[in-house]
Amino acid sequence: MSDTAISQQDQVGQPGLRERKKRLLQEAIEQAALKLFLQRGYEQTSIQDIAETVMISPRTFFRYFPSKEEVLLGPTRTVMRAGLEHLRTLPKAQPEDEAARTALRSAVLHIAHLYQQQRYSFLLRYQIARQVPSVAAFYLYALLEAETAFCHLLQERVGGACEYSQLRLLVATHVAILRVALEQWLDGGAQGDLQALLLNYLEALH
Amino acid sequence: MSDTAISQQDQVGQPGLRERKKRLLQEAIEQAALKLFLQRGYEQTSIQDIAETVMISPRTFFRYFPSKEEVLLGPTRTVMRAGLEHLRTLPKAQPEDEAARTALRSAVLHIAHLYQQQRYSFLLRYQIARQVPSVAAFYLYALLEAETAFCHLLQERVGGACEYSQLRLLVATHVAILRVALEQWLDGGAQGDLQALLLNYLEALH
DNA sequence: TTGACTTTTGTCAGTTAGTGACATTATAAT
DNA sequence: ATTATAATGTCACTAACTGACAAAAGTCAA
Repeated sequence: MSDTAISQQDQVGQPGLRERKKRLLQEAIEQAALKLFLQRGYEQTSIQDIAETVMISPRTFFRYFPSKEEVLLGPTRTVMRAGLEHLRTLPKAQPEDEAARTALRSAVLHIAHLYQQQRYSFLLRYQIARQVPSVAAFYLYALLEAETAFCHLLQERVGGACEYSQLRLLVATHVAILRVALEQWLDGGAQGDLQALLLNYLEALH
Repeated sequence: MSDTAISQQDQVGQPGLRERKKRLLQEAIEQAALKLFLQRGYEQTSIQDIAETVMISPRTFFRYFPSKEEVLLGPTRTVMRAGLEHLRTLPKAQPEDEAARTALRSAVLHIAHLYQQQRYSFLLRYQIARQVPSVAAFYLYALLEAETAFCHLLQERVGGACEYSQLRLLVATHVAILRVALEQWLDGGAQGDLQALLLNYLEALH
């Protein structure tokens, strides 16, 4: 029962064996998958292959990841969600007019920052995923979801001060710029300063 | 043999029975699919359902359409290719600096024009496809392919006068704006003037 | 530690998209 | 009519998922 008393593990802050094993298995699945993707290629690796490597049933794989794409792009979605959260917890003390633009800029820069923090993970995933249509499509859809969420959030933020279509336009271009910056950065081996690159691109738009 | 002599049908300009039947069947498959999609929803309609309606084997369906998504989004891809072709056959008499921007603007406006010409077809497809993740992802991937093709084409066009990254940025933002304009237009029932809307959005970018 | 409770897992059966191979049928050309 | 060519159906197969249910493992209180 979770509503009668707090369990021992929760009191001490330890996650308990069950939780620990779950995290461990998730990690193991992800690592095994990435390894196989690198070795044989993404499309040449089946869920079956991954499951056998980690010695679980294919059914269990799907209890940890809703799809094969999610193994590769989970972190990307996480970073996008973090960008949204960053926007949500941003103080709204800006001048009316530029409020949305400034907030958006801050959010995409934060996303860039998170990418840089995990540059090797993202570089690896990018190198596996590039040229795989289903993964690219999944990725773009994740960006679209983020775009929509950004719009809704900003709309609450600025109230009715801005039309939705104008907001959407602003968000879409920002996400497009973020995507291009990411692409260039990753194509260059994730070596340079992504935030600087992104800022440069944002400026080029005026 | 196609290299010995031109066939009778080709001489007269008539496509021949085989070609006519093929076009007819493709049309029939597409119409049946759209009808079923509307009735039961996209995801509730299987290839099997479509095939039975047109009285063909599921295998034959795949000889006409490479995927279920393609039935819905084939026209979209066609329009994108037409936009590319428009760009390819555009006179390159513009001033160096603004050449790429002007050409791109012309291309996306041409795409908008084609959308308007088939507004009911696209509206129907949009209403079926909206909220279906796999279709949305497929659509975004088609836009990405177009984006890449635009970049390569423009790069040839302007020579080395522009860095690829700057070109990509330009194209990506234009495609994003086109996408938003399309979305707004379709959400409004494809009633207004898409080209005017798109021009307005392009101006808003400066 | 036992015993009840909950979560995780494997197994099984099923659906659906998509593909290759090959024989059969329909169209085309001579 | 005959031969070449292209379209179709059938069959067999892979691979990504999903629901249902029973077995196994983890949790917690007595």
